Amino acid sequence: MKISTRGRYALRLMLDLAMNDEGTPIRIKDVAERQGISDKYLEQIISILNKAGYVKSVRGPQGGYLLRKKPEDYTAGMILRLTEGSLAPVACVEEDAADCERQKGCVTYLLWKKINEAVSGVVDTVTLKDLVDWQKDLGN
Amino acid sequence: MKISTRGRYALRLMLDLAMNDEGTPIRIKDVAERQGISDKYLEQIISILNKAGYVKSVRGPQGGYLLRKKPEDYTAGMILRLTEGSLAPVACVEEDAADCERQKGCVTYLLWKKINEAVSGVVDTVTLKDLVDWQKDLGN
DNA sequence: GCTTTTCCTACTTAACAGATAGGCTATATT
DNA sequence: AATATAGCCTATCTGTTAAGTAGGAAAAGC
Repeated sequence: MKISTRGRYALRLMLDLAMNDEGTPIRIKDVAERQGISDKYLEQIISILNKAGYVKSVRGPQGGYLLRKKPEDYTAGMILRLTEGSLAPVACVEEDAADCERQKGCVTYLLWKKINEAVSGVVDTVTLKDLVDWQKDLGN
Repeated sequence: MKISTRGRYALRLMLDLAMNDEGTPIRIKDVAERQGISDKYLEQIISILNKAGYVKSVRGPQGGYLLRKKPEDYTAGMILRLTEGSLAPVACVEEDAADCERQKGCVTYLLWKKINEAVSGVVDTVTLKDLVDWQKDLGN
């Protein structure tokens, strides 16, 4: 029931891009340094975000990454689901729900569904902008 | 972000004991058969529940297991946390919270906390009795 | 004393997390 | 045109965990 470093780092990465946005591309190396994360590992993670069009990349000197959209346009759920895969607690409540023969008459399914909805209720309402605002409130 | 078979089977196991309770011990082999789970694996799982005092064991012929308390006295959270360990999405929101140097000024922490509370809000309110009732409602 | 059932421990297999490593490609600057 | 800088891509490694399998010891009812 854990969120892996992939998802957590992706979130901090996006937050870092949002916090440090000055219109010019931000180097992954700088993000890695600020966040205390291996830059090579971050490269792999941002590649996922890049392919999904969440960030824009600029190659060469003075290159780096920029958010494609405004912070309020990204929810934590978007970022986590992209990097983590589904956030569902069990396979049978996922979207592509491969049908389980026990499903009919399975009450634990109802519980998993409640958990899934509770988690979604949080991550789908918290945006990157909220995180930025919280960060600023912390006097940073 | 998944709940493993240990936790899921434990829940089905407890539910099976609750549903089939007639005052006499229930053999693990019968539960395994009804639930379609390896009995050897279930043995290991019920051993956890037994050591925690959630079930009472009776050895020898006519032996088996019984719930120690009434179904309404067990929450899904108790059973899942016992078998899964913490349900927290990240280590830093767990009870024993080994302090993270980044914690002060960490906004993702606030998100993890919200997720944690949302999950707890579900599993700590749903009891084994609820599951039994739901099961009966399903006409089974 | 035999059978049934729980109890206990060790082992196996596969998958995944969490990186590390190294070279290739694009491009801004000189 | 050359060079340095940054992203891009793929392979590899290591340790841990999930999910079971296996086999026998110990208790207790008949």
